[in-house]
Amino acid sequence: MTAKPSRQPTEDRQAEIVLTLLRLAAGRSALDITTSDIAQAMNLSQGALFRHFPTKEAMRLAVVAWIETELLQRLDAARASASSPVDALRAMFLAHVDFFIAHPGVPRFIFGELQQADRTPLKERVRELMARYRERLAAVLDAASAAGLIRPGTDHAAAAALFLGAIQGLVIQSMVSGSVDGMRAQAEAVFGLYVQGLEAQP
Amino acid sequence: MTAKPSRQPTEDRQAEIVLTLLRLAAGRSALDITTSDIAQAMNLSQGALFRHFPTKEAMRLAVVAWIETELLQRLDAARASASSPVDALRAMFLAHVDFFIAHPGVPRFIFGELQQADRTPLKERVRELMARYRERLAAVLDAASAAGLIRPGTDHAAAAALFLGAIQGLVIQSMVSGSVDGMRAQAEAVFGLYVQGLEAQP
DNA sequence: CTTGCAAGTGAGTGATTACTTACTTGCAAG
DNA sequence: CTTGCAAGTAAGTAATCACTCACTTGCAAG
Repeated sequence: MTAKPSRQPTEDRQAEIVLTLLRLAAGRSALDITTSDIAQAMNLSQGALFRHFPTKEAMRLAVVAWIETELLQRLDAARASASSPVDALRAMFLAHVDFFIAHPGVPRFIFGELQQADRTPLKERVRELMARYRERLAAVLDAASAAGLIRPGTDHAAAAALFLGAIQGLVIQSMVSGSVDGMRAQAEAVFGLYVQGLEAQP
Repeated sequence: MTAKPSRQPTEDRQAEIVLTLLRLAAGRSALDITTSDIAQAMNLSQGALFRHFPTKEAMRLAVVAWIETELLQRLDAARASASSPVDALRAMFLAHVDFFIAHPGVPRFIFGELQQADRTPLKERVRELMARYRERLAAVLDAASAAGLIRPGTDHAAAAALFLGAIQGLVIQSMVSGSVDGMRAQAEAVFGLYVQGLEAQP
């Protein structure tokens, strides 16, 4: 299963470290993962990691960058493929859920960073990610409003908050139950309920 | 500000440790809080803590027990004071939000425990708490259904999930922004949107 | 008074962790 | 070939943490 050809360029090792960290984060809290854990999972000595990242924080920063790129790309693709703003909301919702079903370490990692107290650069980065997410939601909600698809007078900030909350609720539920079984089906039901409160009456 | 009369019975110290731990958890991740931090916040030597709890895990377990008692009590009081099932949902929602506005350490603490991987007794305890919460939600939703107040065919599991998600979304938003300002106002807006998707049409 | 014990102190202790360093090894260009 | 350097190793190191232990102190009952 193992038997990597050893000796690999820094660029490849950096990517490998990011994916390994994320994979391990699916199982336990990201902050509890030691550099020894990562090295062991890569069949590498612990010291070797520091040839590719100066500190452990730099590794976590690279993980956030990876998540940001991947998630926003999926959201944009989902929106682009939709035929109406309300359809775009559904596509983005399910794309997000599918993303963390495919990478269960992602939400655990993000939550771990958010719990950090201070203004660490890492938390700042997560804050940026969420801000961009909200921008995209606001754009779709505005478009839906303009098309008369959602009730007039709807509070867009509340609609965005409930959208994110619905996803976070599903994530937390999977963390409590320890499994993602049935998650996608429930995601569809929850989104249906969400959009019911949003849509204009026929 | 300090100057406690030293020498206090174990029972009082246990309660003090729980509240101190919770107070410190408002600022940083609960798992990062050391026994030295707690002792210092209590004007006590670190070793003294272990006269009152055998391990740090026992302290955290006591915190969960405190949260469970307080939260469920508030939920039950909120429900009892409401005049209809839908009103009960609103009262429970706002009671929960008010609870963590009053004790910002609570959600941080719970999230921290949930992130733990294994079947630790602590995580099991949190799971129980959430199960009891869901029981109460299910009871109110059933009552609302029986009274014809919510749309026929509504998925109760999804409704409960979205209810919890709405709250968790507000919590996470406050963790991102680092403040609870405007939280209650937004809680009312979010609940309004939630209940709009739920209520039967006139 | 005294005396017994719960409560507190402060100096350990071993385990763990991120990071360093002195040294080795493979590989590709000259 | 050789030679220079990026990539890897293994054994540190200082810091931190939960927990222990030998000892002290205040307090309340007899």
